[in-house]
Amino acid sequence: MSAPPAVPIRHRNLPLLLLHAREAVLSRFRPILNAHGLTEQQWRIIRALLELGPREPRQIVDLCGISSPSLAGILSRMADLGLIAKTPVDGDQRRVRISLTTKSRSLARRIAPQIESTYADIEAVLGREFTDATYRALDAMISRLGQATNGGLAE
Amino acid sequence: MSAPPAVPIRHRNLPLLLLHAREAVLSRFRPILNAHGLTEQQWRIIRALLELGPREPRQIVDLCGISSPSLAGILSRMADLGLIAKTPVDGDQRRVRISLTTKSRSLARRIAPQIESTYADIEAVLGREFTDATYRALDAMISRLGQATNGGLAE
DNA sequence: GCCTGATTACTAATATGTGAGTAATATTAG
DNA sequence: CTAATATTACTCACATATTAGTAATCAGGC
Repeated sequence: MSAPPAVPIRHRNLPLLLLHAREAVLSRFRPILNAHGLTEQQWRIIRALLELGPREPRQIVDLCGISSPSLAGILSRMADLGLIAKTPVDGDQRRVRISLTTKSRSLARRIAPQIESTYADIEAVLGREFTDATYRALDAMISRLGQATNGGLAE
Repeated sequence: MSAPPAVPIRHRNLPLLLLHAREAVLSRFRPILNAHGLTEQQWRIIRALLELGPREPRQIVDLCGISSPSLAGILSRMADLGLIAKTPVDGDQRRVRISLTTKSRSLARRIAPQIESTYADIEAVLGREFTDATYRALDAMISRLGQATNGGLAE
């Protein structure tokens, strides 16, 4: 009677690989954000609103990959810090519009150059072609895989 | 006097792209783990110990991309659930060895086929070549970027 | 207008992430 | 051998993630 069979898993751990890759990138940005007192999530939201203008929470959820329950707390803290403003949407009392403030815009003006400079560093290390190819590969991966929210069952 | 200048950030948000890609993949595995009562992190640890055998916490930190403070709680809960065992390392009273239990091994035997099957689905959607190329690109990214733990300053 | 179902943002409970710091032990310089 | 330093796992405080569930509002059929 030998020991019970091992449990071989042939495929490498893809989510873990993506986690490590993300951490390798983020470790270069984190010091910048910390120096300005922002969390990753706060900066993600500020960046999205900078690029796209005011948005509603459910849109920020999709844009920034933050779940609705997390977002509630994050937006609440950002409002306390004066980083965002909440405006009711007229015609629908459930909805809220989130917009940047003078404070967060001027903060972003100070941070942006350092972010850009870090992207330049990353491109220098990885090479322009590799970087572009990686963006394309990730885009393709996201669009082809979609979100299997319920294991493929119809609702 | 026009409005203050916008804050353009030329580069796309790479950490966000990696987050979305990871979520696209994980959304296919999450239902499996949930059905067996495991969290992502618990499964990451079980997988690592399955492949590599018993390891010490600081090694698990590196292998699984889990911070030391998080790992303390995760291992504590896994021990309560009977998923791992902690053994003192003789010769060094600070260190501990983490190993799988009969329970976690048999759990893994039931989960592994579903994980493998999901990887097959993913490869079917993305194509084998694309999948392999993506693994290579992520590996290259991780090794070339390294971990910029302190912004490049010497210690 | 009223009822039903969908939508939106939210709360609660628990697990994990992040940054700072610590006690115990081990290692090394002198 | 001793003092300074390094290492290891850990704790604490707080922010965020995950899952489930909810109150308020809105849209449509009747």
